[in-house]
Amino acid sequence: MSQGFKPEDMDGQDAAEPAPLNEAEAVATRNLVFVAAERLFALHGFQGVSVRDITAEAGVNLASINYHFGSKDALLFDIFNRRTAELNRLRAKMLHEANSAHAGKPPVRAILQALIAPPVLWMDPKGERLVSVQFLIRARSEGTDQMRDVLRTDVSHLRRFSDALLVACPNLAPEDVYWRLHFSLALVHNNRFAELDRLSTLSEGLTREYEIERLIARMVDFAEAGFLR
Amino acid sequence: MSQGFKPEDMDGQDAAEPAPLNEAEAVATRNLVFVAAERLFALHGFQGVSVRDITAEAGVNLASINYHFGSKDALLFDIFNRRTAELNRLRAKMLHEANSAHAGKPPVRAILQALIAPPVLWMDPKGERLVSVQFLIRARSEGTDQMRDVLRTDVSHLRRFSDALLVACPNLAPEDVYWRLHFSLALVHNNRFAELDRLSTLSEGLTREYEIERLIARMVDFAEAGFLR
DNA sequence: CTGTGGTCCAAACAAGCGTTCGAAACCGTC
DNA sequence: GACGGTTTCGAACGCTTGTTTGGACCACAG
Repeated sequence: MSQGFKPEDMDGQDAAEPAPLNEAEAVATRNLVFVAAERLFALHGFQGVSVRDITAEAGVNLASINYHFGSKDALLFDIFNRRTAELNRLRAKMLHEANSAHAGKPPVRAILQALIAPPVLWMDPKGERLVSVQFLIRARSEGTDQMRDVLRTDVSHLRRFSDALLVACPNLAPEDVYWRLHFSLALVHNNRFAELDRLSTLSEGLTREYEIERLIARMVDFAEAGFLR
Repeated sequence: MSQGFKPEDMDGQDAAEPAPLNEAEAVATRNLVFVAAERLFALHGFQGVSVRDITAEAGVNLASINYHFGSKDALLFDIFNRRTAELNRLRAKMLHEANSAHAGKPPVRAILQALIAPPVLWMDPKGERLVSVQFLIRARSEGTDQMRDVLRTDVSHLRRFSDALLVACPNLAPEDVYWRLHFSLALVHNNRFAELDRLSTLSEGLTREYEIERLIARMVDFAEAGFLR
């Protein structure tokens, strides 16, 4: 339960936290565990990483996970919730801005941009958020029952997007809109390391180095075309 | 748990083998294990299913997996290889037919049809191949290192499709073609149970009952639009 | 009948897992 | 300097995992 943090010690040299959590919490054990767990899970999958792997990577005692988070599942659910909330916040913000810019009736492209850009912006190979998006993608298929229940039943954040799309496509049957939204989300969820590797192999390196903004544009182009056809 | 196995007893009514393997092998233990493993893995994921779960479901002895397949990993790799080969064969056949029908230069739509139709045809909720496609989708993210190595490095079957698409889209930059092929494959790979459930929740049941041919048409429409835009 | 090769089975094995525990170490405060 | 609450630590617990073992069983050939 109780969470310890010592705001004073920052160690100076070590840049430390790749993942911004709560600025009140410094390099406490809790954060070391959080970051290490997110990274390892993103790389090797949920079931493929043990609490011993995590605590070893974090350089803390084996019992730390249970002390600070209660259990391994609770730790990963915590990571999942924070990252999901972050992502939903970014998406909601972009959708809100699109609404403002287009008098409450944004075009399909602006809606898709708000849906796609936030997670793909995290995919910058040099950025420290890459592990977060890979974590979330993995959680989608390998997560705990708890995670998958949330993913399956909590669609409130998506509803804003489907509602906006229904308005933007008045001549489309609602089920067409839903299916195409499903297809658009697929573009994002398919960007695992392995899939990008495969694409790189297939294209003989042509797609290896991508610029994030360009990639987002590609995806939005593709999805938009599917909606407007 | 022990169960009498008598090769002659077929019980008449029960159609028995949902997955065609090798006709020389009847309802041997090996096949019971194969079918049970594929089903359980498709439902609960690779790491979420133990050899005890599989043998219990198959009604055979615990040691059967190691006796007939060598190891749990080898069993699942065997399933993976058979299903992958099956799928690639179907896709290659459809692509070949498209080639014949269009004098060696099939249009984008025919190529995408050959890519998308085979796995989605398996997705018939009433068909017995549903577990096969769900198995393969899961293998893509949760599979063993062996499976993922194959997926990442063996792109020979995909190359036929990328080559055909490069010919069909002479005015597109090759990297555009590769990215859009990647996006098109995403549509297929995203059809996990959980994702379809989520879509169904979001659309309030509007997408729950889908007709396979209609779904394939939707996906091909979407992907084709992304290519031709 | 005796032997042989393939299959099945109950039982056990070692290793790894998540978790728990009591004591040690640390902290600011008295 | 001793105290009380918090955190860390090494060690152990109980359980599940994949795999192995040695013998029982069965069909068939000599």
